[in-house]
Amino acid sequence: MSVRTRFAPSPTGYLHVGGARTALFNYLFARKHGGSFVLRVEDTDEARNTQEARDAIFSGMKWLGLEWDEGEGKGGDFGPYNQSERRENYDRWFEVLRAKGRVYEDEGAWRFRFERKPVTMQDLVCGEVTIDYRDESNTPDMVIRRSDGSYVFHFVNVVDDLEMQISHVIRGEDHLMNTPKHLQLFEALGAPAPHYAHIPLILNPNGSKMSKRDLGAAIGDYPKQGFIAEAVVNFIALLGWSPKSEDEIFTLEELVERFSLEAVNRSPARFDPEKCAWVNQQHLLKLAPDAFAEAAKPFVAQAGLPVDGGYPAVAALVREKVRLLSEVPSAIGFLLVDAFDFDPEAVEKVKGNAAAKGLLAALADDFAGLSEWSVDAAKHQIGETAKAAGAKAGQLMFPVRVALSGKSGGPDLGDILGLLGREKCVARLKRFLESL
RNA sequence: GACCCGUUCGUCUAACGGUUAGGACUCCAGAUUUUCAUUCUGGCAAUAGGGGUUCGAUUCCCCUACGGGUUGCCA
Repeated sequence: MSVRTRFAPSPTGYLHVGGARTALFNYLFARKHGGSFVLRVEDTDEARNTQEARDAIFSGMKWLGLEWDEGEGKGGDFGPYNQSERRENYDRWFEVLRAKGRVYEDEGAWRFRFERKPVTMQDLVCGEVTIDYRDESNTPDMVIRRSDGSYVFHFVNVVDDLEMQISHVIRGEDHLMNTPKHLQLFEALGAPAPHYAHIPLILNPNGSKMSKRDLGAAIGDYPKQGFIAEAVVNFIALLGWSPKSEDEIFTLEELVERFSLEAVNRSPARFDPEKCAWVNQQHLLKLAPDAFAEAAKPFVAQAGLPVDGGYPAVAALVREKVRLLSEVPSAIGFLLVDAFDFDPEAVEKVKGNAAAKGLLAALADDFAGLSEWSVDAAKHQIGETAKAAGAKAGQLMFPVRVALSGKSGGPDLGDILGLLGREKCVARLKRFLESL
């Protein structure tokens, strides 16, 4: 029996980080075992479905690189892949239940009659779990067909998993208590049930349930915030799953190779934006300079900075210095245009150095008087100017950095001197001195 | 309330029943970088509490506490 997994979101909101991780684990498991990954849209709640939400799901999954084998835009032998188009399947299986006497009408709706017995499931993550259906107050017969003739989630979900020959259902732990219901349905339908694996939920940093509006909740926000897809995939994989080694940075392919349901945790994990940013930095470090410049381009352009000509080389200077692509514009803006802001904190640090002003003034003159301008000559001059005043080069380098860039961090000072050239360096040193 | 799942540094996590309880993020301190970042070294920091079982429990069992989930003609 071949492995077939599915991600079955309902298009009623944005693609959520929890949903993305569910999709990821289904994807990893299918790829790992050479199986198929199905994308099925559970759009049975007409009142809440939106096209916008459908698009967010598709674009979010594509951005993450979670390519599906069957479903929207791919076709497949088990379609249609929208539940709204599968009505006849549900009617047909509903008749099976009716013929078996397993449903009864209740105020126009139809309820499924549970067998009153303990139901045990073998969950691939949670282990053996038993729910006692002899306790009717806790497990009332469930409505599977509404009075308006439409079918509810439990029923359509089971019918589709059955018809689509899904072998493994990997879903959030919020579905754990639903599983015995689904098991009963499979049994009544006379079909074998798939294997189930319930993965722990993702919580906010403070431990509360992560919902739509929370920080980091919507996958669509990640690219805007400067994250790259491989980093997000890497980070959410680490939430509730362990590679069982001390490695942490993985590509999607490496995750496929290493993934196993046995290594999935049972306890919920909190989302840590700090570590997510660090993982992003690690993936940024793996990018080639040109690829990094290209990835950061939209952010730089959006900041109103020129991205033609020398931009790629300038961007590459800060590849090792940012955690998020969104930090690039402020890191290199001073190299692309002459107008830039000064970081008050950095300026204060310079002001706190009593000797800085005199050193900078001397350096401006010495730069201007240099017979020949080059990066090496300029760097050498910084040392000479400092030495002449009885200071170390290090004491002067920070003030120079602030004078030229407006802040304490950024590209290598030598790179800055070279790119700016003598004229701009002198002008900026003087302008900075006047502002002190 | 009832039912179900869970509980190792602040966070993510590792540890055939035998480890000085390991790693990572954050933070702090050093080294390297004549600057910034990277990198490296070191430091702070955990088995929720109580009972068992065992020669020995983070690990197995029970109770309590706490957290989460479910309890819909939502999915």
